[in-house]
Amino acid sequence: MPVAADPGPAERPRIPEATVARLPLYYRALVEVGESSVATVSSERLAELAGVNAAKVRKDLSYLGSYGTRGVGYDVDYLLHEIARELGLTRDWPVAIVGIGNLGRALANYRGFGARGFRVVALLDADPDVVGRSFGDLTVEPVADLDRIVTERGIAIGVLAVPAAVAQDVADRMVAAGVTSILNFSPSVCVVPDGVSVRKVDLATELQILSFYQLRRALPGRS
Amino acid sequence: MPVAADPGPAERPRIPEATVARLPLYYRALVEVGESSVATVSSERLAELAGVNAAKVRKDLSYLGSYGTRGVGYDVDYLLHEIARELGLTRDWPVAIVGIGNLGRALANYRGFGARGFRVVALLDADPDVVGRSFGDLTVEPVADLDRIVTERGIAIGVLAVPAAVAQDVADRMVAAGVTSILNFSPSVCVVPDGVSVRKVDLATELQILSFYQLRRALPGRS
DNA sequence: GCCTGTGAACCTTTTCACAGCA
DNA sequence: TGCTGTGAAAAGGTTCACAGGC
Repeated sequence: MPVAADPGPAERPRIPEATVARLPLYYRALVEVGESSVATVSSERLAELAGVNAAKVRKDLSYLGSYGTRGVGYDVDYLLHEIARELGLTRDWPVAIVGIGNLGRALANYRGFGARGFRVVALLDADPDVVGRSFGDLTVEPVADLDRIVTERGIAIGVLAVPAAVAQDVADRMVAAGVTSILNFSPSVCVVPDGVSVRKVDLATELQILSFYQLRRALPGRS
Repeated sequence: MPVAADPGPAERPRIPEATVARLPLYYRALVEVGESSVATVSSERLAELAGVNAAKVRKDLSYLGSYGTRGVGYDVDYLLHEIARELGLTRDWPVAIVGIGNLGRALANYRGFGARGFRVVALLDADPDVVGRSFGDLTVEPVADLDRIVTERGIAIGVLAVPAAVAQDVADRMVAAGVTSILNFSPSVCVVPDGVSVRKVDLATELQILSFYQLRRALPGRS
């Protein structure tokens, strides 16, 4: 039985990148509020839960449309639904994880991955010793089959948890196979053509940024 | 024997946050260049390796000082050293990981953590079944001892890999014990006083951002 | 009275374009 | 000539402050 097509965002004012990056925060905050069966929420409260300020919340939400009620606030369920739709969380996104080492394994076991439409449908690795092992209800398959697997399972999002040295190569193969979103955990830049999104998550980078500010605080305050 | 104090950054023009966030990229790019024993590198080449544009590289590096040579480029070793100093990578930062679940374990095993001054010196968990287990040359200790451990080992950076529900609580205890930098892997906002830095790494958020752009591409291009 | 929605002001960041120097 | 360093312009993002509607 065919599932009714998700209508997707109704209008398309350009939503600023910075706003897009905060929508997941609002989404989570709303889920939290919804659990305590509160029907309505103010920008102030939402801001507090999301760790931003109220003006930003209002501005951000105004890009999606006028979903609030003056003098009252935002209807939790309605806003939740609108943000979910905007973020594409009402769809199902099959995900492949490539590189089943330390991190890949942790990601494979991570619940809450599937929580919102992201369904891990393939684990791939190049190491013959790892191929064939099972994690949850998935068995690791050879990265050589990447192309076929991506096509067959309609994988749109690829998670890269491979060593930096091969990250670009794997990314190229993913893109060639039809993947259009990549989440790169390897400490390397990966170049992709237009029309493909990459986001990078890098432990070393984050620590180094913390270290910078740590150092500045530690130093005697020269003027 | 006391270690000679790191002189730290020589001057202190305010370095923009956006620039600080890119210094680690340049650092890595320079390490890469250095491996092929190239003595000098242009902003163009550096930009390519770091995945940014050349103007940005020059502007960013100009905040650190005039470390390049017109008509030639930047001396790889010299620049590497300057960035390392600016980022505080010439110091040793003891790190504690709290929450030794899936992710915490992956982080504990992650090599390259120690690569640049970040030395994991404590693994903490609340679960008695996990406490006592060893990973590498560290044994998991009870989170109840957090305060003592942070103080004794001079821990400045804490990595949070605990469930969202307890993240704020653990963060509070870390801060009370003297931690001034927190890397938060849990899907929750954590509020800290001024003078403490927090950076957040969140898988769900990243996937949702990718999903947003994925959706926009997938939709028929309504005008 | 209260809280959203939003122009306008402000600040940060990026990009441009070229002067300055090896 | 070649590539850095940097003012100035442009773009992007945040905050303010208040009009607008419940």
